[in-house]
Amino acid sequence: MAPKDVSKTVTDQGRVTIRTVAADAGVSVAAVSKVMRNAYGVSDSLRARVLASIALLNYRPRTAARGLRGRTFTVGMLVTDLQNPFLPLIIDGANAVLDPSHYKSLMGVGQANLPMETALIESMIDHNMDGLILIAPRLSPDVVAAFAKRIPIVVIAQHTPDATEYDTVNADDVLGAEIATDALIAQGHSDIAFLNLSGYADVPESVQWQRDHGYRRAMDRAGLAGHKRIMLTAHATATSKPEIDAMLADPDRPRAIFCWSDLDALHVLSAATRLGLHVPRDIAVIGYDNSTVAALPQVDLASIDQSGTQLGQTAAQILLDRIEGRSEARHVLLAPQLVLRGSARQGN
Amino acid sequence: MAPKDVSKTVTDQGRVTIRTVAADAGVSVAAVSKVMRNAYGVSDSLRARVLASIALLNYRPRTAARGLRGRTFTVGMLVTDLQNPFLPLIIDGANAVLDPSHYKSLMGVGQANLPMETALIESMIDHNMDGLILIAPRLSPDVVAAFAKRIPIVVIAQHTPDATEYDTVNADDVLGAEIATDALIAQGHSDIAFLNLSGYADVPESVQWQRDHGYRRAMDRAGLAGHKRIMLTAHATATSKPEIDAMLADPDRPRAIFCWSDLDALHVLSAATRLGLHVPRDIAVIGYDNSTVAALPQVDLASIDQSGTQLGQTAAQILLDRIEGRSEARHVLLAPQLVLRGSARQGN
DNA sequence: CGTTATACGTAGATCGTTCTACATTTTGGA
DNA sequence: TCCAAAATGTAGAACGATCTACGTATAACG
Repeated sequence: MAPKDVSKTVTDQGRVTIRTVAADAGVSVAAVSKVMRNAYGVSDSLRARVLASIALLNYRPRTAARGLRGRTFTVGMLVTDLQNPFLPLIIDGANAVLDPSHYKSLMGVGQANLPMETALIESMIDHNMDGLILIAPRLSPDVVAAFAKRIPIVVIAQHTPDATEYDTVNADDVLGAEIATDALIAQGHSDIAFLNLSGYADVPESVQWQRDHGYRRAMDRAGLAGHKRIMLTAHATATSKPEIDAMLADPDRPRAIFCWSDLDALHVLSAATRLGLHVPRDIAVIGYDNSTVAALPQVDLASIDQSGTQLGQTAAQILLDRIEGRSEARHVLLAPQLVLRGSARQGN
Repeated sequence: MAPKDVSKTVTDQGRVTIRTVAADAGVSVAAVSKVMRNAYGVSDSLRARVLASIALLNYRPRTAARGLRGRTFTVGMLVTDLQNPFLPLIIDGANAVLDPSHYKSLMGVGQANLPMETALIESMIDHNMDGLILIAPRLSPDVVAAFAKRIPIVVIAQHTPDATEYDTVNADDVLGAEIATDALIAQGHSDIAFLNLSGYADVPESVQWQRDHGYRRAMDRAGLAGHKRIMLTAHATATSKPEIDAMLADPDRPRAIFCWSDLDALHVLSAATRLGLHVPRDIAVIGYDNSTVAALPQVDLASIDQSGTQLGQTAAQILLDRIEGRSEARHVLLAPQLVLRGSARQGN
């Protein structure tokens, strides 16, 4: 009523709050809040007046305060490791969906470290985020389920098709491994090894288990059950991997290798070069993720493409749905595809 | 006083708040808050009692509520682009410092997009974060300075040694370019081109300008002023770069190229392979960032190493200092180093 | 023993929103 | 013309912490 009494509504920092706007527009604080949330009970004239003040004062609601009662319009993404060039694709995909809706995303890096993952998720909950996308978490499904009771969660790269508390989005890793192995078989190989990532290969929900399963299935089906050979390697780092050199130096080495990731495959290619082995004549190689390096002519690495972008997009979409109220779980499986290149093409 | 009246202190969600703890410990809310912040005026017995309740109830303060008055113990990192393998190093470095102190970091991806960068910074401010690390922002220095009045900021990869409102941490890009150019000169080259990133080359605070300057300086000093040749290329993507092919196909092509990034250098190497040019005999190449691909035997790319990890660590340390109260600006410059490899070593 | 610091705790305002409950107008039939 | 229903707007209580003031107990000192 009292026309524009802005005194006492400006904080010491001079920051514009909902009070400043209300005073400027000559309406109540509640009215401004309603306009912001476009809630019921706002006339066109009121809305116009409030929006004008908002624009004039350049008002933005404080997320922190907002979160205390309502939503923050922020989703958290937990990512294990940024060194892996595959993960950024997922992130960009998710952001592409989140951005047009008025959601923002903030990411935490878990460093493939369990306590840190837990701490980050808790931190995100404490920040009052509206939902979480967990990318390749180390966390066990029951821990995730426990968190999911407190905040909507979508998990990428964890195969728990029966989870009821949260959603999952995955590339079909069994299929991916089968495609890769089949491709090597089709090139005439029988001594095909699988270089898997160490750890968690015994839990069926892990990607490692799924790929292992796919590899075995393809080998068995081709009557190569006796030729199965599985090696484990640690998380890819910049340093070289002596176990790979050792494997290739062995005269009884495999003639084809299906690798956990392109990074690992690069290590194999390097070792081969060092040992004077020709790829693919002496040893054929297929990687995973179809990262950009794989496409370089010098590298020319065959690989399995699991569309990271699409994984991210789907996850974000599903998360938004869940935030909007869906409660029954959804589990999406996307089909990966082979990108055949010189490293696995016989006759190169 | 009244022993443990927990009724009415448990919220509907059953969430443990500071009130629950206070009731359980039989003390005031203020007392619990003091213990949390380890503020002055807490006896050992009180602290013990409160800590016991905190542990028992598994209490964690809500960051959102906390931020309304005090700190959130969260710093935001704005990163342009995750596809660039150099940036994760910075991030990991920063986290390595942030983690031992009880700060958490949350990142936003700006997509090399100015409005998005602005929106993210505002979002981080609205989240009441305690400080910001901006990694290679597109934002102009005066916009950054304006933001810095509202929140402590450290910028990486923007050369503004005279900025008073915020701190900067940089690798010495002039020096880096000089080292690279000198190395090519030392290998006997005179026709040395510089493949720079397009955009912002005219503003001295940009990394592009600094490297350009270093290149020119080295060429001039060696009496090769007349041989300077500068090409611009767009931001590195997965797709090929026809302008690079065109440059190499030209019979008047340069005999050595100093590239903006390893990614660009890889494109040069690819183009050379396609055109049947031998590296380094027909064309020598030096990249920038010393990414892990550069070290692969198949690639063997000489590069300038700017320790990303150290950049991140320093930035985080400086930010924490500033959050603790320092107000005079600091500007750190780290020295990059040459990693010579086959792509630039004559006689290979 | 009295006085004055100092240590310890607490009440209650505050941060900036959301959101329920309610008061007041306006609308639309009958 | 009247009255119920719908539309519009407001007051004020949350939300969950921090933090200033202040009261009381304890210690120190002469």
